[in-house]
Amino acid sequence: MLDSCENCAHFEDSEWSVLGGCNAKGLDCARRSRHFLPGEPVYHEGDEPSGIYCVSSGLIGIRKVDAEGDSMLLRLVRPGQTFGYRSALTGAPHGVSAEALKDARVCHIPAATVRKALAEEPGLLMAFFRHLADDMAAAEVKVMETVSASCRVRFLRLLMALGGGEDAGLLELPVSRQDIASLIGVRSETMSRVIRGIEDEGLAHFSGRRVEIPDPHRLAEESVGALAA
Amino acid sequence: MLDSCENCAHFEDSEWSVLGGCNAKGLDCARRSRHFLPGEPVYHEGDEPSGIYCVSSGLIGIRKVDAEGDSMLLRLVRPGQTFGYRSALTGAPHGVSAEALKDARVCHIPAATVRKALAEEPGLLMAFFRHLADDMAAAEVKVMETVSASCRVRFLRLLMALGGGEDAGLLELPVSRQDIASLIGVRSETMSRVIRGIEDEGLAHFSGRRVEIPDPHRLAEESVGALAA
DNA sequence: CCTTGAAATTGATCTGCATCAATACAGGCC
DNA sequence: GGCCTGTATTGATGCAGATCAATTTCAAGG
Repeated sequence: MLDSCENCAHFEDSEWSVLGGCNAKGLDCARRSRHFLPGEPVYHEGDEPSGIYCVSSGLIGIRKVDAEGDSMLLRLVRPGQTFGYRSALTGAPHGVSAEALKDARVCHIPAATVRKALAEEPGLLMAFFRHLADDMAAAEVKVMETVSASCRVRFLRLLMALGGGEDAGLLELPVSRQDIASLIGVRSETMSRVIRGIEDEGLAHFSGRRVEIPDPHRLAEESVGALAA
Repeated sequence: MLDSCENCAHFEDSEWSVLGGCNAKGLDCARRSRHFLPGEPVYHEGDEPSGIYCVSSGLIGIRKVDAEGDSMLLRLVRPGQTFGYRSALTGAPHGVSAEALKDARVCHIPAATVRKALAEEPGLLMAFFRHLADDMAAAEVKVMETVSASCRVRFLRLLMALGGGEDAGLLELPVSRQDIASLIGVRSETMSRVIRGIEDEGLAHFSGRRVEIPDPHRLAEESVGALAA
């Protein structure tokens, strides 16, 4: 089986790596892989959980809609990462929705299998706890940024985060500009203006989804604060 | 022992309740109770974790400071609730700070005891996972609200949350107005104006920290949206 | 090539909240 | 009482970003 969990390119980084080989085999038998088209929902807010999801390729977006009906993109889930585990483990209905942002292949591990794995390998729950702790830390930073930083700074920081440590001054925006806007909590018009401003200053060059950053170091400095004159 | 964990008024609601009586005794021996003055820190951002904290009386605030130096109150921890468990369980340094907001008595359960309890009772980790899941859900709502709702609406919702289901139209603000402002992410001047506005409309009556709400139902309606003309 | 519809840009205007700067109003203490 | 230090209120002004409305760009299909 070429595309088994154990052979998955991201297996070592995922929570499942705490499972010994034998349990990982159980995972592999039970999982069902499925393709999603861009925009297609994986689950909705309020749905009952049915298991844990794992992205094998493409990109998933976690979204939340508020009482007034406007939605916001809370975070992105990349290949190798799990999602939906929170509800799967607590049993509570999903508090957020998940949807494909580009063509994606997603594995689904049914709740029963998850329960079995949890019972056999106590370390697994701790692995998910760590994941949740990281997500929580990110959420806290997001709250802080949203209230204190300008949308320009928030966008620059997002750029750096997307750069992902690679200081090759070239990166690709994973999603549409509307979604980028939604990710930092601004209107798309504002997004355009911010991008234009950055372009004009020569801080970065945008064409389509390609972003070229001539001087990553300067960008880093600007993103530190609104201190810039 | 009058004030043991098992006799704690909040024991049943806390994560510790999953421990059988024998393990709870271990808790009780190891814990150290300590008093904190208002404003006194329990731990700082970046500190290494040393165990789990449990509020027995008073009020604790969870705060975060960003790069620019301005801080924000993220959430409140009430008697019977635990805090600091995230770092204690993952081993990572605290990502937020905790401080007493009023005279408080806080129990500290050392890391070694926590480890022992976790090993003996697998359900304990799940209890903390649930707690974290709840905190995460609250954080997600907070992000949404911060970007989409006006500060007026955010404050009205906070009032409702503080009312805590009790529709007795009388409640007490747990903290100073500065802290309330920090909790919803606005300046204290704006807070004053918002309160004045609400007062003028007769939606609620404020005197010191006492808040009287003549018509809770009307307040609930207003807090639903900025739809109000 | 033309059509169609969605995504992105641009401009004009409006408004909520921050900011700056006084002033009022406490509670503790001599 | 009067004084003093921190908290709360009020006013005047400025600006970031939302909103409304009109194009422009672009990818996909006929």
